[in-house]
Amino acid sequence: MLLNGAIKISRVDSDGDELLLYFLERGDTCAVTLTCCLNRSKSDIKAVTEKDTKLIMVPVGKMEEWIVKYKSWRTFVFQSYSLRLKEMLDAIDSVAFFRMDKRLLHYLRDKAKINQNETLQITHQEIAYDLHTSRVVISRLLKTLEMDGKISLRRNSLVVLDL
Amino acid sequence: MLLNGAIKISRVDSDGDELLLYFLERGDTCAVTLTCCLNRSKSDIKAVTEKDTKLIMVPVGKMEEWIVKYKSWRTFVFQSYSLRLKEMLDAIDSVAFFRMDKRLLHYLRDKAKINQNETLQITHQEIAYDLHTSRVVISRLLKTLEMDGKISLRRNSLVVLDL
DNA sequence: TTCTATGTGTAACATTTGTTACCTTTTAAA
DNA sequence: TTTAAAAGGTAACAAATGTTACACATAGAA
Repeated sequence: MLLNGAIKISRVDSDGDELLLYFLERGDTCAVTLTCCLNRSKSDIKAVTEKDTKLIMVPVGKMEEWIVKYKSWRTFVFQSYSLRLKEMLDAIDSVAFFRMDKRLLHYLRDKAKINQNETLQITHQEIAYDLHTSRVVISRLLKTLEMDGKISLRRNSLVVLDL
Repeated sequence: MLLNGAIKISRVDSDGDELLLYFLERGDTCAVTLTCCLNRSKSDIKAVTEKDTKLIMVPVGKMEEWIVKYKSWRTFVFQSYSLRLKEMLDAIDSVAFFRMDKRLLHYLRDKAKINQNETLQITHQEIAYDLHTSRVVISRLLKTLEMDGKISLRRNSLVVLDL
């Protein structure tokens, strides 16, 4: 359970291919982790902190115990599930229904919001990993976004202009 | 909660675009429905029966009551969540990491398994809706699959050869 | 300062997917 | 039987994305 900071959750397949699923923020809990805890199974997702993060780890045993004991905890757990499922559906929408230019802009704005900073310290290659495409494609689309006045490009960073 | 039969769950966006998420089978429960029940919210998914289906509808109130009362029900609910989350991740893998030919073959085999019948009563257009692409693309790829000896094409149906 | 690794820009081309158009075949209704 | 609707085949082309190659800039190490 996140107290502050942010964590990036990505799907990783057997070939090492990645795809960003969603970000966890203050108050969030990762549903994948929840289910893995309850089933004692291993998941194929990757979690990387976006910035310095504080979180509370709840013992697996307590998790189920509290569900029975406390209505507030029960509500929290199920709302977490609901939220995560929704974000998962958003991720599916993104990949299935939108083209890369739209996905990229959405990604940049989302990232700026999460980091509470319109200047993103990120390389084209890193963006490419998150969106599961190639660096060249990202460079190309970023250039277009810059010409459209949506962003401003630097080395190792970029600025999201119209949030 | 499904007793027998099968239900197809699809994502539907505001433009009416569709994408198959997963199939529900005997013993399955739809997690999206679960969260919607617990949060009394509306979901943007579509459920269509694949074949004649019998299911048990559990009153929303009982749902939470039983989670507290019965460990077996609790286990069932959380295992359902886990399974559905996994299927959701599979759906993401499919769209994000595989090309249409692979997705199509996987879809056909899955469908044959679900229907316990290697002959599928389906049109190219219907497949196109499920995979969110166009009829022409599906016809093209099906032809290739037929030439590769993977399937056999009929009118209004097709046979999956090597399961 | 020189060298090297990393990041970025961009052209040229390949592949995949999407679109339009038009044809034939089959089915079922009139 | 005639006709219309639905299903499917296929060509031709457009657009999006992926790949390769190479140039150049920049930062930091030697």
